[in-house]
Amino acid sequence: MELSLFGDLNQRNVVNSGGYPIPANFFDAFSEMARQIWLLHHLTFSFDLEALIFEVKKGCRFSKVYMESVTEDAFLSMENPQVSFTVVPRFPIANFKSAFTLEDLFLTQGICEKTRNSNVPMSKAENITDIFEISGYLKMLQRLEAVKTRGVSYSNITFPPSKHFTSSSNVINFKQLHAKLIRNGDMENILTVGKLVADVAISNPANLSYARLIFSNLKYPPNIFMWNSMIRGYAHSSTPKEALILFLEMREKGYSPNNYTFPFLLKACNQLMDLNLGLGIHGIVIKYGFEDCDVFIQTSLVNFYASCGSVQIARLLFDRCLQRDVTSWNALIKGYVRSGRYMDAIRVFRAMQDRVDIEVDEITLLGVVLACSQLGALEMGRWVHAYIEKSRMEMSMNLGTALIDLYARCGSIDLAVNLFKKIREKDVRTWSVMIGGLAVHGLAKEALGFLSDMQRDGIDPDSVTFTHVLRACSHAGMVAEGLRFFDIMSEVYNVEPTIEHYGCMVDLLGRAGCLDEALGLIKRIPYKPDVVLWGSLLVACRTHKNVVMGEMVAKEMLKLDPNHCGAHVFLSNIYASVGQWCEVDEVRNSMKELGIKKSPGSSLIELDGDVHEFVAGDQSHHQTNKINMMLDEIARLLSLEGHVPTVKGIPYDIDEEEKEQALSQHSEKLAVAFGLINTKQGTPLRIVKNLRVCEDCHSAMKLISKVFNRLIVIRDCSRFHHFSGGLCSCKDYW
DNA sequence: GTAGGGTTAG
Repeated sequence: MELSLFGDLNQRNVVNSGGYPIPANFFDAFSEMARQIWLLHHLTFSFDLEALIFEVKKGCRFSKVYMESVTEDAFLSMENPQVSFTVVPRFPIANFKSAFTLEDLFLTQGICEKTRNSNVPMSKAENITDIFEISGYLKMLQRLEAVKTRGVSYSNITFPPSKHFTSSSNVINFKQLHAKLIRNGDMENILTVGKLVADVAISNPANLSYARLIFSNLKYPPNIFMWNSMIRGYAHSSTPKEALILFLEMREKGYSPNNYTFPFLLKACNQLMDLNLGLGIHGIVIKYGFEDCDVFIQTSLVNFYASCGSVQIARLLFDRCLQRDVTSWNALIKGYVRSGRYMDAIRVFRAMQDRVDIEVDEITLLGVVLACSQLGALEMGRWVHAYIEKSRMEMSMNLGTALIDLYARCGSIDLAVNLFKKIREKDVRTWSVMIGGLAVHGLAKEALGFLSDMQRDGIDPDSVTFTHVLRACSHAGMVAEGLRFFDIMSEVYNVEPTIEHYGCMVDLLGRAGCLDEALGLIKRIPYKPDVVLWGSLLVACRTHKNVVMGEMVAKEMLKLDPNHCGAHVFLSNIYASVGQWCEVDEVRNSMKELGIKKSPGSSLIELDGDVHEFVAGDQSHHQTNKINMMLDEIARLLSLEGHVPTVKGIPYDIDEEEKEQALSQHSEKLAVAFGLINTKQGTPLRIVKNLRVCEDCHSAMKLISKVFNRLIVIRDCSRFHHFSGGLCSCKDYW
């Protein structure tokens, strides 16, 4: 696309490409708000030559400079040369070339030397805003107004209360204080008032409007401290967008942000999960030269990108940081965890330990524990536990809770219970994690026992606790108990059922075969049923082979999400299980047309501190030959035990032998074979699987546990199965 | 005078 030279502000593309192509859809990637911020800060600025050189000398780096196309001769013959150009700061977007300075540009155009020789005095410019002259300023104001009144559609997001609002100070107290200041004439003292605004703004989101009232009715202009305080208040409130609007107002009034402003702004972008907005803020950070010198801002950026799912950018920035402290490392570790890159999180942790200047702290370990629990890496988790004890670090309630969760998620419920008993201080989360752990292990009676203990300790169950309690009932087939808890949670404990609780109930009824009741419940709930909720019923339809209802449910799901892979696969599986191969073909063809691929089954197994991943049919592991031999051996021994592969769920109209072949390559079987080869006789095998265990693998695992005399623990996406001596802890109810 | 990283379900 041909871009105009100095475009009208109303046009989307205001820049000339100066030799480097700007992607035509560049501005499409921006949300409206980001665009406002971006435009406000990156428009065509008129610099005089002094200012230009000033910027260059300050080391300001730009990724692009777009100059008015005057010829060199014309430029040099001007009496008072004015260069109009647009700057785009260094910016981590793939299409952008790496940074270069104005000096580079001038050198390439052969005028740098000449301007240097002209001895232009470096005088007037005090700061960047002094020398910027934003053209089209009034138009910008109009556009800002439009954004403010139109609003951006964040209203449906709810935000948890922030940890920053620890004080529950009643607004009345602040009003009294305010009145006192007025009476004593202290409102003239900008420092005192600043403190008041800051305190009120951060005390409680509910007090923000009062803080704003003080802030807006001052007899003198607020200082940057007050602006920051207000922005901080909004950044941590349920309306973080206000922080950015306030920032725009601040800029309109001619204030420059300082180093304190940016962490608050990035916090707001983080809350809004708006990548484009943060990109805009990042641009401003660079413009003000903070990117390379402020560790707080750098960490805020790392954290922001990581939270918004751009962990690669976070890593890029992290690697480029001049200063890194424990918080920066923690932000990166958490970023990897949030993005599901657990092994990377652990790699970063290991690299961190090699650093003599960085000391691991509780938050680091929390991140690592989280990664381990997702990976099912029990040994690594135990190592963290030992590390805490060895380093005499205090086992805080948070860390204890995370570790209990880890043990439970890694299949070691005994270790979880032991640790739970040792921890003195417990809150509702500690209890909930314990109850949840017992629930997924199918230990419903024990879970309910802990629920009573918890109440005896004076702690009331919350919404999450009840999710676990209902799930415990569901896994154990305790329908009556589940229904009872569902009733009393709102009646007695004032916990209103959420869609998750309804999901548990659908699951509970569905598993128990009460499909009509489950469907009835879905029709009665006060929420719009979502894909997850229908999904629970769909699983039940498959288990109980109700083709008619299953078909209806899958179609409902596809109405909500036409690309829902699970619904397609279940539909195909349902047809396959009753031999309706034409319908199977139809579903598979429509999947092909829509470009949907079934996510492959994947199993993880930890060996000597390393996690090995196996994908169904995977032949890429370096021990593949040995694994295949072991699989043959398993098949031989199992057939001696009378095992006949259950091929019903296989969604292909292929011959029986091929079906058996497909089954034998399920990821958990590969992982078990690998485990059997590489561990000593009697060592338990712990496997984490991303999907549900299929019927054939389930019965095979029972027999493998018997024939090889091993405890096999498999965590699938819904619960644990402990296979031992030919039986499974789920009692075949899953 | 102000700042960055934090635990439970789905």
